[in-house]
Amino acid sequence: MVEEIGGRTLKTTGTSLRILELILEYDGLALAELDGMIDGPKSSIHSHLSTLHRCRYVVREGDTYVASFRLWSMGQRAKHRYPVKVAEEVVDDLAATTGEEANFTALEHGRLLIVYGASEGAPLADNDVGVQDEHYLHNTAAGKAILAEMEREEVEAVIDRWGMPQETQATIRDRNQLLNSLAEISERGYGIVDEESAPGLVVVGAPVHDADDTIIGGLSVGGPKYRIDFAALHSEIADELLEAVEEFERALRADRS
Amino acid sequence: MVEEIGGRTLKTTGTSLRILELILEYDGLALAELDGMIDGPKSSIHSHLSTLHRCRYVVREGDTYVASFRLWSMGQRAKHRYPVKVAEEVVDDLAATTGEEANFTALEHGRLLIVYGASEGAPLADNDVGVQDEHYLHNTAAGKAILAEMEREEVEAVIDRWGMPQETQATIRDRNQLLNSLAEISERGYGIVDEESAPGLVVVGAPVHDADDTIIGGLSVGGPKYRIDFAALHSEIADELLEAVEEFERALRADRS
DNA sequence: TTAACGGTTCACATAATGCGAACGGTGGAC
DNA sequence: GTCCACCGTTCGCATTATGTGAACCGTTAA
Repeated sequence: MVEEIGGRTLKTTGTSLRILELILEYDGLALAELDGMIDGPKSSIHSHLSTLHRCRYVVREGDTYVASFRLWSMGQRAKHRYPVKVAEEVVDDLAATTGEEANFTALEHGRLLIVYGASEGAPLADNDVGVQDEHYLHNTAAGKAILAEMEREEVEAVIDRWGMPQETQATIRDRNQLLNSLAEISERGYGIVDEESAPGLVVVGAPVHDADDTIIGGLSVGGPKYRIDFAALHSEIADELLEAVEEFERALRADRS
Repeated sequence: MVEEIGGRTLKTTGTSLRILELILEYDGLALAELDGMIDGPKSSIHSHLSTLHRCRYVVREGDTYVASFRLWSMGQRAKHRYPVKVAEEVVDDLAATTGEEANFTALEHGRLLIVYGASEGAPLADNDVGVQDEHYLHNTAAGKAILAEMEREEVEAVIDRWGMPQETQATIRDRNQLLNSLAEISERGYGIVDEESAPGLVVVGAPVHDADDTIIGGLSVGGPKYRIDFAALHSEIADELLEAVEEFERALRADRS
């Protein structure tokens, strides 16, 4: 769901949160550094920082503001909404059987957030998971497969909101081209990217549904193009992916009961 | 550091964040439920919710707003400021050698946040870690030990900010009584609580310093009073605690080089 | 069919925020 | 040692963004 609708939006809260996100992204920022990233005079930014500090979302280290540990603590509470445990098992399995990197990503507000990733059985470092790892739908394998299952209207809403930034040379830039490709993807049940998200990377991905049959995210496997045979990508690897999705969804239905 | 100083504080951001925290605490809230928890008319709360939604801090499930998974993603980035890996090892060890529950908590804004806890070698469930698990300093073992190492002025600042809520019958309510007890704690290097935080629970705790010798949090071990011999608490268990702290700080110094 | 309930919208008054200039403290350059 | 540049902080004022409450809709239950 993109839920493009929404009543009045408070400017003050918006900029405060944007400042928090910048602090997170840069692993700490000083007032002078934020000046220029945020429009408005230093004094305004100062007020926002004071507020974030007083509400304990940031901590001061000298003159630089750093995200508080409390933020992690809060995040822990947000985590349980997704079946992280199940995701870990399924992803580990998928990475082991294919020998490539597997990921489960959560769908939220028309973006994909990495929940868990593993490469050849070993979990990816936490460094790889974070704010910057919000993927678009139009240039990811699972993303395209998700779009393919959405109503046309909703697809438009997602593209309207996020655009179609060109990450690599191969990224689809044309809206109609993307829309036209969705029918085929929908039919075969999985999407692929051929260097469309990162150079040299090919990936297969598919949507994951919860017990109520709503899409909760995407599962994907992929690796370097030189190593992966395109025929295999469309046959064995895609099969293993879809099997993993089946297993995932079976586990979700079991959890619910 | 409590850093009681702080310039102008923005009311709008403050209430937005407070709403977010309530949503987190209750695992999702509807507008009607928030009305009453937050003062102000529904329409104001609605604006805040719309803002949090647009900024992707919450997600809608029907009429209830739930914390977004993105919040977890953001939290991951805040985590690395603390030596979680080291903490896990040390806490696991301490729990194993003592046979009781051990915890490492992070000191921030005059409160202690659980970073990692283990009981008899097994990690505690994630459920036990969260917003509600922000401990006070005045009624926790590690907290009192931390206060004992602070300047008098800073201790006052902490108490001024957070007060001394009475969690159990045994909780110290008198400010002077607390202040007077700190000298003794400081001398022996560890603090204890005798049912002051939870009924039937006794705990020993001590501060943990980073390579720069500033307090980053507290380590503690404890368990049910009926099982723990008070003499042992002050001797063997305290010894093992302090040894664990040593190990912790040694690892931190090694990390820095 | 109606009433109750909850979310959403709107126009208005006001108070909270944005603003810019001035202040103060610190560190480096000359 | 002095001066300058830099950065965080403070303050008063103008204005605009927010708080407010009433009215509006859509849904559900009586």
